[in-house]
Amino acid sequence: MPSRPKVIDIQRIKVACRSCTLHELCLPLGIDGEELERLDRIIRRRRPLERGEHLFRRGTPFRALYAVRSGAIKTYAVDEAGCEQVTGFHLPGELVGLDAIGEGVHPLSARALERTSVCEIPFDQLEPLTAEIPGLRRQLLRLMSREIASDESHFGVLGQKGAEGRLAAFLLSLSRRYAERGFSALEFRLAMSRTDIANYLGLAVETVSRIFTRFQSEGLLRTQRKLVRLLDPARLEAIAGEHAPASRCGRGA
Amino acid sequence: MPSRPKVIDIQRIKVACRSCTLHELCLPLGIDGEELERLDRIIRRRRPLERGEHLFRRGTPFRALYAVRSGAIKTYAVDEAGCEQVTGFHLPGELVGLDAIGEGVHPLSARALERTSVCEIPFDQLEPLTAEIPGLRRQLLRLMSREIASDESHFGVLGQKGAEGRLAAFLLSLSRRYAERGFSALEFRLAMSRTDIANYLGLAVETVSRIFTRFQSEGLLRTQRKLVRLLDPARLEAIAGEHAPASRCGRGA
DNA sequence: CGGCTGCTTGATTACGCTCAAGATTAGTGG
DNA sequence: CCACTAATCTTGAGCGTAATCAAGCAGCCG
Repeated sequence: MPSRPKVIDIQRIKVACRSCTLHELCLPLGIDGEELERLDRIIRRRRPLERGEHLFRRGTPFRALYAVRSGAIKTYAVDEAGCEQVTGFHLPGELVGLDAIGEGVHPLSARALERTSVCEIPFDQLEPLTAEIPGLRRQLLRLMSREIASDESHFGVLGQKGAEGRLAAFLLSLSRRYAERGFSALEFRLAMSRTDIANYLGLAVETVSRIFTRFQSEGLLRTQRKLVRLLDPARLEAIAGEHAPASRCGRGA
Repeated sequence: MPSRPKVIDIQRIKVACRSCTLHELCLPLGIDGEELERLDRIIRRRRPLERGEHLFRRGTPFRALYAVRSGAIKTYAVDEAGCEQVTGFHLPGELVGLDAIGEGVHPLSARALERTSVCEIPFDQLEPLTAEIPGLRRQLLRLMSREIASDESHFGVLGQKGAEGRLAAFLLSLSRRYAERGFSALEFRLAMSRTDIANYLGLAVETVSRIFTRFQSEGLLRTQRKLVRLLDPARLEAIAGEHAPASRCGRGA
């Protein structure tokens, strides 16, 4: 396909890892010089995904990891009944597809929540490169390990918190991640729908909507449509810390 | 400590990776000959943990990964209020501690559910070894990736299933894992208490107990105390597949 | 402007939690 | 070996949180 080669070239230059603002969060952390160039050379930048477009679908063969550059990706599973389960939202600097290495097939589908550009990192080239670049090897392990740790902490949210605690924890998690990326921790735009949030948190849409309203009336935050402004993060933390139901805080054997 | 050096030596010989029955599930998969010996040399076998004993505690520095050899380990977090959240159960052949690589500190505590022996794999020796042994490098990535994928599928259980579906899914997951290890898929001993199961599944103990009773009265299984025999795995699959509450099966953006 | 999708609000229902007590089993020491 | 204590598990009754059902409302697109 000979379509707009010039534009693509410009893009390539602009997004080289060395000049990428996400450098400190992404795979290249701790790598520079000639090693960074070697990594850079295997990375492919493709045209941005439009809102709703799939990055990959469940069941397709695993070829590459993807690093989000801008925009947002949601990953989700669809069970036999056609029911969707949202498993995560991925912001710039985060990797998508790590769960597919094990079986060589994507266990989840991934689609763009808004206009989103990603870096494609072919795994058959990345993997041998980690043998030669210690910093790269360690960073890949770190990122995978953090993914596991963050999944585990989400268990706590789904297992122990009531509806208010879940939404509070979710908003604070987004806040923290936006702050890490240099955006405001207190005001941000939700890339995902309430339906997606509800699904991710294991709640009904109506419940999420009601809690937004309640939080607003209690002066914890202000929302208008997708835009959220946190007014009292400290109290949100407190609410996120409460373990609402099912908590006979005893310990087993 | 000069305690029973002979016993330890015998143990060392007996559990060498090459002769370990978990070979096919554990870290050494796909490695043999001289490479396997190199891996074997860095692995340390320590005295078995007694029931209730900690393998490590939350907040302690990360030094090593652990492979369960026999017995079972539960991992859990304790929140500010002293409330426990069980995040996983680890059977023989599974690695514990993968979530600690990222920050260099264990985010969870791990304790033995019964008499348990583990292989200790010092990470500062394992990591450089992965540079030289491609099979080892790939297997470590595979195991981490599978951990992520299995955590994601647990989201589906916590988020979409009702109480019956959660317990059914849990029992089937154990069944599958026991079968992979050469044990019976239909009859096994639960190493963990009902309290731990309930906590892991985000339910109250009473609910778990009631559902065991209900399953039994419907002829799906038989339990006596810790022992479980699955009588109708097909119907359990069906129950595990139902998405009980909060499922307006719609898809978001 | 109409049709659509996404969000909000209200009324009712139900699933699973809480509280309470009894039943079994395991662990301990006389 | 058995009595005693302490867990763990089971069962029952009542309640509360969040789901379901049902409309109405507000942006957004063609």
